[in-house]
Amino acid sequence: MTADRKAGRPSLAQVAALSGVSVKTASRALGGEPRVAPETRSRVRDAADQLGYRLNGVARELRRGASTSTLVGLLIGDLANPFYSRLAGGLERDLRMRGLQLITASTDEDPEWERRLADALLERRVRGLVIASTATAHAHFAAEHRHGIPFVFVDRPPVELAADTVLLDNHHGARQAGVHLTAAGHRRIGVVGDLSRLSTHRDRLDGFAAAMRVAGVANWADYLVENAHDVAAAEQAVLGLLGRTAPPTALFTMNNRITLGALRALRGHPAPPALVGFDEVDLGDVLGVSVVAHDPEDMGRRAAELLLDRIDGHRGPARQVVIPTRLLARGSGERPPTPAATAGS
Amino acid sequence: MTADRKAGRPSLAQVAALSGVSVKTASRALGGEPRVAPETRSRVRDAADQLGYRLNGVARELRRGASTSTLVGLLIGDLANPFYSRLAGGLERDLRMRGLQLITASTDEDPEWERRLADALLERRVRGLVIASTATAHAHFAAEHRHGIPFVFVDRPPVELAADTVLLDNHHGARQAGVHLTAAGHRRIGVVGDLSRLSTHRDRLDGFAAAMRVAGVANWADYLVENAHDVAAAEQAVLGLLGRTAPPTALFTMNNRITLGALRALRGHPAPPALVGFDEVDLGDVLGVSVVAHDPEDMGRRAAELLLDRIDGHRGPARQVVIPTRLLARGSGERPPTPAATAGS
DNA sequence: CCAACCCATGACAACGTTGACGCCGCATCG
DNA sequence: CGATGCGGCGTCAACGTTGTCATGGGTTGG
Repeated sequence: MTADRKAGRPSLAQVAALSGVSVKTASRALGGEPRVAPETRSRVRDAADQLGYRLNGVARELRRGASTSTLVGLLIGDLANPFYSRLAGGLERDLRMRGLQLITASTDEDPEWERRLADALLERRVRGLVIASTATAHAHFAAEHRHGIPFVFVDRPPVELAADTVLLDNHHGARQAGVHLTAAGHRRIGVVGDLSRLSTHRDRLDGFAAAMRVAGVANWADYLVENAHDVAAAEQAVLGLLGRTAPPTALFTMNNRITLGALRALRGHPAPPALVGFDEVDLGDVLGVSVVAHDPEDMGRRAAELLLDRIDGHRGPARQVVIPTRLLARGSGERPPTPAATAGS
Repeated sequence: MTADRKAGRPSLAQVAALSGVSVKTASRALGGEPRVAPETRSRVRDAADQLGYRLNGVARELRRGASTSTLVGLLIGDLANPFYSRLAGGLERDLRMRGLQLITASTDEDPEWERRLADALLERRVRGLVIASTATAHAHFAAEHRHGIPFVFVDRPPVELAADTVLLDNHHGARQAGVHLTAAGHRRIGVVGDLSRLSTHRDRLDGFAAAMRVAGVANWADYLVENAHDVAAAEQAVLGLLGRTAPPTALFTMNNRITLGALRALRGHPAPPALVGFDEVDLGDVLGVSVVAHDPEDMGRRAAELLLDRIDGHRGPARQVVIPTRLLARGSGERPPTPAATAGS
């Protein structure tokens, strides 16, 4: 009966026509502006309801200029990684208090897709962008950044761009892990890491290397496996290490997914090696997994702080926030070297 | 030196002026249209680079009409819940293959915030919307839906709206859990559930009740605790159940967060009750946790399928897909009732 | 040598909204 | 009683882009 099917979404002009007022009055009535007669306002509202009208935010945004957007973008490697989702949670809560809405997109650690996502969000004129970037250069964002769009880099620093940044203390955390294990007497420590191109990986490796240097463990890199990007790869890597003639007496798993893979590999092992992981893992306390912990929510909150500050007009130079780490000894990291460890399998 | 600071983002007109061509030619050159002299094209490109120009997607979208958007929205309760993030992962992969970009926002199970997020995305004219809705009515979306915007409801069905839906087989899964536990001899089963208003909760409860009816367990609801929405609340709920004079000999934890809370509560327990959880949990296999499992990624893929079909112009009536569940017996669910269970604490 | 054609480019309008401004009529005030 | 004010409403232009149509110069072919 109603002829509104298929006609596309109705415009303000149609609402105005139906309610017998000018387009501008309809805009005023629906926009909550003051100078409208109550009777007119309700007539316009009725017409809008009848047509199923919804404001065209695209047109509004164009007319008003970019500063009215309430959307903030977050680009991360993987939604399903609890580190990122907790970071997103902390960020979101603080943005919401300011009426800003967080939209998150996953790059799958693909630099090209990351660029396309960033483009899509920037073209849509988001109010700001928070990125855990997988790319190796960010000059691409220089123009936007100069034009005043707030950028905050989290977890991984920008390259060739001076922008606000929130990082973990990767070096220190990994050094703690190394010190902890060598102090317990371990000399053969299996180290399993993520994609070698990631700055977090390199920083953690540096920190661990520093601990090895201090402890006088020269050949530690013999037990290093890199590019274990998912749980299954990590499990295989650990199984490989354990199968060696002189297997490691301890493991340092350099992120949460790798720790999960290691725990899977160690299942039912009669004399499991000691284990320290970077990042918290679910049920880590229940399972007694020693980890280098930190606070992803706080990272999100600090990122929100930097971003909101820029949105409020702060113009100073790029700032950098470092989130501390602390080692939680829960049992797995305190196991001594197995006596028979020198024997091959 | 360059006077481009603070001037806002440059427009096509400025690029055109700098390169000495008309706005339309600049548009053609940057848009990759064919009829442009190579030399002109590179001149325009240089000017764009120099100014740090980026296409204004808002204006383009307005000019071209909504059908060009490549953004699909996903609204979920909580980013940090692995069920949702895996669903998002499955959805995203299939959308990406079609060049569509998924943006995810978290409603925090707040119906009002959900509405505002949906409004923001719909006003921005996303190409489609996938919702795990926490609201109790969706007539609000009726107009958009009639105007052809594709909606897919996941995990929870729409109310007062006929739209495509992907659901879990909650009833069957919960019934399986109940049958499994009663078959092992349990008669006092602690049941811990999420917010009682959620349809998933009600469906699971119905399924469990059906199993109890068949097994002849009349007073099962005496051991029911609802509205345990986070891990801490679930832990408390389980501790409360265990502290009763006649504690349950088994637990049915109705979602993944609740299962985590229960595992925490059961830590170090000398004779833990049997446990079956709904949803998979990380390390569930390592820990030997019996669960009613399903495939969240598949849920995402099916949602993508329905959505893409609509985007491709399918106009049929609303469809409903049900994702099966299966019980994974890993140990925790097969523990028999503890003999001394009738004794109080 | 002129017609027919194509290529590169430009002028113009339109997408849907809102800010700036103007106009009319009625109430208020000196 | 005329000036002033203001409430209610309309007209117009502009945001930045792209589709349509037009134009001028060069090439091709009969």
